[in-house]
Amino acid sequence: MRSGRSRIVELDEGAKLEALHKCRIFSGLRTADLRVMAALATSVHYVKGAFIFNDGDPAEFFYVAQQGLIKLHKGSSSGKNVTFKIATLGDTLNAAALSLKSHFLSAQAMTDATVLRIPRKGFWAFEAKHPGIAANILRLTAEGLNIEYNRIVDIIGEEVELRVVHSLFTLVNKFGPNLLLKREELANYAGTTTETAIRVLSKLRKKGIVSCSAGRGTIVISDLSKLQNYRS
Amino acid sequence: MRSGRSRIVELDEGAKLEALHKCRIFSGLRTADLRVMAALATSVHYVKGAFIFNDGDPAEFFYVAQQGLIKLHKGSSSGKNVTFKIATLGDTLNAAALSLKSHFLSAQAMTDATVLRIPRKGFWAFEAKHPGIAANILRLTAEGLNIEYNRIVDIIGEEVELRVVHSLFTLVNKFGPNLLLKREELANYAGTTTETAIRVLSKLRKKGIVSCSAGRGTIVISDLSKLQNYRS
DNA sequence: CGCCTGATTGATAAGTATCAAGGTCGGTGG
DNA sequence: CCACCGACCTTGATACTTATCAATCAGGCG
Repeated sequence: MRSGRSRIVELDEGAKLEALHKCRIFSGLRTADLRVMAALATSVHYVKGAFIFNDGDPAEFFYVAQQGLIKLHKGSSSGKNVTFKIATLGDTLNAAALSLKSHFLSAQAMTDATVLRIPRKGFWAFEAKHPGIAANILRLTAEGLNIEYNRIVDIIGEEVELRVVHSLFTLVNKFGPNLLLKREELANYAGTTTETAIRVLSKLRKKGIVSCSAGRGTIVISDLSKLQNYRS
Repeated sequence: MRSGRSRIVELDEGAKLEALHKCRIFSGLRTADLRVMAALATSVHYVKGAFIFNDGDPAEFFYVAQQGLIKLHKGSSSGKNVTFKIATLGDTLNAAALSLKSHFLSAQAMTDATVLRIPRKGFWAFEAKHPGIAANILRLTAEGLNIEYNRIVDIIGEEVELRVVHSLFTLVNKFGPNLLLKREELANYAGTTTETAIRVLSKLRKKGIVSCSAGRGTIVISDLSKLQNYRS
């Protein structure tokens, strides 16, 4: 929230188009259409740790991640923080919030990051000309809802160890076996504490499922199938 | 899942229209349009305890609750069961799942209940003629997503006692101060055990927030403002 | 070299689930 | 009408999971 942590940058159209092309909301659109959207988009760079928007802010823009890692999270009144999604190239930060008035999560750059920012009105005007977009947003939002139902069942029904394993599995499927995450970030993603996450990782290391060779701020999965079939 | 637990019934058009009229997905439509939808809808009656659909089933129909209470829930592999929503007159059972292939929750009649059932294809054909519906579904789904994010933050960040209180508050806002819920049902809704839910209720009774005068299978909230401002 | 951040491990305590044992209500059948 | 039965509610004792607190260690950077 300190100032001077974001700045508008000029991206060439190719880079913008790549991000839009990878964005599932626009799947089915032709490049000619995406160029129109690219013309509406401003690219903005954020330094590591900067907030792109905050939970509760009015949703003025539609955002697509272009470069870097962006954490979508929310804090509780008791001070705990839950990470719901880690966005990368082509992921939307707030597709669902656009239908409501305000953001309901905060978006924070985990690394230096660049996003495309499209004004709300321009986005909806574009959407009105391309009806498939609404269906795509709806499908993605429904998928998101399903993911969160499953997460809740997991949190309530399974023990922490399994939850951490599930979190790792989800992350590996998206990012590959070399995760650029601190222990604390994994813990927030799994909904537990740093120490507990570490204890689980230690156990997994002893079983040969993860290795910590790569040093601080990283987690390396060395045996994906064992991870997938994990039983405590 | 036993047979003979549901049967098609004839509802007069007025009853169908009432349910559709109260359904937020159709807000903005004129009665003349709703008649078209009513003509597509079959009313089906389910006895208490019967399943209307199961988690994982293909989503062939769109459902709107017409009468009775219907629980939308999901079980974990460890046998726990989480209730996500309790639907009544005008609530949709599966608006989000219609965008995907399968149901991701189970729907079960908590009381004898009647639903309107509209074939998937007919629903989408109707939707195509009334673009506002897509926006309504999207808004409702986005709201649902927000609710679940908040629930997760609650589960991870707050202690059970507060969670039960929040659950009661949500339920009271929908159903009024006389809740027709068994202790076990409240527990499933709050994501805890029956015994823990009972202990919290006992505490609330001592504080004069709930009274148990109405007997079994009911919870009566006697002081809503104390409930709202509850601190453990 | 010393500092700061992150990782790790151990000890302890708190919160909840689990297990166990009645208790109460309402309905049913004799 | 009464007794019984089953479903639900309630409370207590205990165990287990996980958070919390505390101490130490390891590596990168100024």
